[in-house]
Amino acid sequence: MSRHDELRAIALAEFAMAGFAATSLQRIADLAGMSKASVLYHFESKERLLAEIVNPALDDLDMLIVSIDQAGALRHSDFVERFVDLLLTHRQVVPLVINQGATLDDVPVMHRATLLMRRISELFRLASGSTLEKLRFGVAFGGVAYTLAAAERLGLNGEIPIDEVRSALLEILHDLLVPADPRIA
Amino acid sequence: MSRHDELRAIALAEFAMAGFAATSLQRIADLAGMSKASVLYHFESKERLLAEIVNPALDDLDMLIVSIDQAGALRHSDFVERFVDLLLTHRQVVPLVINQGATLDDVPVMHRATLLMRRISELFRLASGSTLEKLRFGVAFGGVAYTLAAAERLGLNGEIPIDEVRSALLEILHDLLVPADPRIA
DNA sequence: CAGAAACCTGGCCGATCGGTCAGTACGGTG
DNA sequence: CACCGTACTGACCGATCGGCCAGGTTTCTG
Repeated sequence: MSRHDELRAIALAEFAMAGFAATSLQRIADLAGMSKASVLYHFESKERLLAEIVNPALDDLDMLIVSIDQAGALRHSDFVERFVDLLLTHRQVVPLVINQGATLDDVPVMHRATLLMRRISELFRLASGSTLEKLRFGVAFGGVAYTLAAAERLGLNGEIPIDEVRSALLEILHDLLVPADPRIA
Repeated sequence: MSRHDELRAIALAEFAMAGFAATSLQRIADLAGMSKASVLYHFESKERLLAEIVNPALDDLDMLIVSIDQAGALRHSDFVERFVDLLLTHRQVVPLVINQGATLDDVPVMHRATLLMRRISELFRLASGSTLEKLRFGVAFGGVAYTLAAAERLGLNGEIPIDEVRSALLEILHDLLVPADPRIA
């Protein structure tokens, strides 16, 4: 792994655990065994470092949204499955966006995250459904994302195999979303 | 409303929206139309200000847990109803704890929040249930809490009457938790 | 009225933040 | 050899942070 990637991995772990604002470049440098100036040599700014960490996950989310738009309609289970896989793939980035997206919305890359999440909600026409439907989707996707984010903090899983988590999440989402918008069959 | 309470309300709104670390005492002072030194006259420190904001909600949560412990067992719907009411009552505090609890766990009042959340999860024996059960509870409670926290940010509700939100959340939680631990009937 | 108590302020402190810059070490490459 | 791009560093910068303090003002109270 290149020094560049190593720094990114260290920063991701720290950002996810302690938060972006609370993680100083000095701390990242210490963990990597180099000087703060060296970190800023690899990444021109702290925001840029955050962007390089978060953007790959957002790119995948963007692709998922685009593919749904192009299809016009999508089978419900297909979307749920792909969404869960996306969350699991970018497991470490999820807490970052979930827990600190609101706080860091003035940072471009986090604003992008907010916009993408809004598009996800619009995709399901949350704005036009009944209150019950809106909240059903909110609880479902928010709950899955937040559970992944808070998992190790509350000791909810940790040692559970990914496959098991995946199938359980799929079942839960299926239960929650079955009586949903019929446009997405 | 006393000047003291006014400051608390201003700080709560800012902490919830922008985050604790990102909200400076200077900004709170500006919004209240006074000097930073005056804010520190009313609250001896920034952490103390946070504690006075969060503790009332944690006190209520503590009381809920104690009453369940004393009862030995609790009807499922009773707990769910009381929990939802608690979240709705302290609606503004929820995003603070949810989004920034992990980041600020070294702050005593936030650590208290973490411990209480852990006790909630233990109450439902999340550690001994199946993976599916664990995640079901995680998604349910995390989802409800997070949905309230993210509500206005993503424009999911905002103008929906509280009563409607309340009944919808109760229905969703009921659906999710019905096939749950039989010890809490 | 006098004095205590509550309230508020500007100025200052040390610490830390993200970021800049000149300069050093070094492995290729002609 | 000279030259160059990459990697890295210590010293420094301005800004901002939470917090402290001496002292001024306002308000309550005997």
